[in-house]
Amino acid sequence: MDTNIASNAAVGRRTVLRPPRQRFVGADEGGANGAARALWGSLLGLPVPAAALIDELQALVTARDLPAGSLLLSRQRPAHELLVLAQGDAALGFVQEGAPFQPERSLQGPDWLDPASAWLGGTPAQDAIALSDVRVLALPVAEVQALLLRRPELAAPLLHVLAQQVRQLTTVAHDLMHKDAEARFSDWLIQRCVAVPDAPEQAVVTLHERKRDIAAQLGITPETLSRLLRQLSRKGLIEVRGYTVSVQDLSALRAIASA
Amino acid sequence: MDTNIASNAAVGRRTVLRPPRQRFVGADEGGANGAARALWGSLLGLPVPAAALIDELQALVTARDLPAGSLLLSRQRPAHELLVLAQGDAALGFVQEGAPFQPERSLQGPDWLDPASAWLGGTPAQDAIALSDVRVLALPVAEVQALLLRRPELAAPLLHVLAQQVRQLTTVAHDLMHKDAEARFSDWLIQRCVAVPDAPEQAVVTLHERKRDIAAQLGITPETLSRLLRQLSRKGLIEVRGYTVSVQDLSALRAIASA
DNA sequence: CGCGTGGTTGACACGGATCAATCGTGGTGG
DNA sequence: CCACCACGATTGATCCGTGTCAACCACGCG
Repeated sequence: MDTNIASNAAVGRRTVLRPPRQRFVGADEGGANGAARALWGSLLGLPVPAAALIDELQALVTARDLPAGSLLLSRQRPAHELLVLAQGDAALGFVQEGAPFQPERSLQGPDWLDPASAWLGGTPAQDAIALSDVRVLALPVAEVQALLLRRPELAAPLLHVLAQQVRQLTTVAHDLMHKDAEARFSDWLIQRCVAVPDAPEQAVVTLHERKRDIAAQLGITPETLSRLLRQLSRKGLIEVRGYTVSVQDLSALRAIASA
Repeated sequence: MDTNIASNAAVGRRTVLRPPRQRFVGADEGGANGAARALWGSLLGLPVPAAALIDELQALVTARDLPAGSLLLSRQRPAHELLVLAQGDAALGFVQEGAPFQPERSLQGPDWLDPASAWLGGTPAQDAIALSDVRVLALPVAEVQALLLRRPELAAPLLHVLAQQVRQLTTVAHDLMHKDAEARFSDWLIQRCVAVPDAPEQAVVTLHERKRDIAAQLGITPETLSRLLRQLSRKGLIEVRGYTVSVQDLSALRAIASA
């Protein structure tokens, strides 16, 4: 075989690879309230809410630390609370009888975990499981609604969060209808590019998840993803070394993505 | 040829067909305030808002009557207002240079027209055109936000509307990834079934749009839709007469839809 | 050392897209 | 009133992108 894409093989000894398995979560909350403020700032977006408001939100929060693999959200169980993924990685998808777990979208770091379902009163449309050890914050909807009456300035950021979701899902649906797998994957790569200094056409992407989970997000099979990786690297657009993809020709990638 | 699916042919004389072209909008607003109340009730969902609140909303509204074909929403133009489609049909999609218009989702009757974009401050992610003559209500976001501060009880229904959008788009994306065209179309049919009295397994669906627009919503080509129609009617699940589809075996259709 | 897991590769099948031809309808102008 | 034309729908032939199935490799763990 020649230059094998298979990360595993290519690197040979001393694997520098990101392991496909769960990472560990270290404790870092010394108790700083500044951390909480930063968290909510990033969750609620632009109009950084007033400190007092954040404190009121914090008062409603129940924090839970859960091990990797935990079921965070279930279609069986009504969603009485807004959930925030404070730390760690999680995936939205479906747990089924026979199959292992069918991921459909994955989340990392501080982000909302299904900010929509709770407002609808019923059960969530998807299940969610923790990919790593996670810290989850729960806000009872009823209490948030009460808070909303006292602090109407909370409404705008919440609406903003949902609007972003809508926007995101709209483009996901659009792409699924009109773009082929290569274009969707190129798009996906571009989204998580980290720029390389002094090389505008290059960038690096580190895959944080198993490739099969990435494939699931893109709506393709792991086999197809593997072929895409090989295909793009044959064209010289990327170089693959295990769980690290270095983009060589960003603008060509962009051209494919918008095809 | 035998029993031709082609509505056009099948009916022969005296076409009872729904024309694929635009309908007309009759004036019916005598000025009754009850109408406005009903409109907002259906737009804002369950927690029927207080009358006073509706009046305040109404005060912000600018109503516009526009002819079929109007561009209601453009990616070029920033969304400063929340738009409501009070009457008529419209489609969300994309206007492009060469192509005519690429519909992606269609709306009827009283419904929100892109309730998300306005909250994001930028430009909408899609264009929208009027399929029939329409009446559009515009609410300046800035003013709604101000109203939101005075009347915090408005927040819950607005959040509810967006959450529903999220829910809907989530299942659209899911279906595009995991269901084939036949299942998606069966699903679509079931969604708009009108029950037939004394026949639990039957129902009627009237197509209000051109078949090619239905195909676009489903993410398939008109050719494929045509084949699906024929295919399902050969199986005896439906009967097609022009723009009227009568469902013969609802539960079988459901089985296909959830495949 | 053997086994389980995740990834890669090849052969093959199939669902839909694409291309092209035909038909029915409704509108238009002579 | 009829010939003509544009448009939408339908149908058939063919092509291409992906899924499926199966074999194999590489690594990590007990």
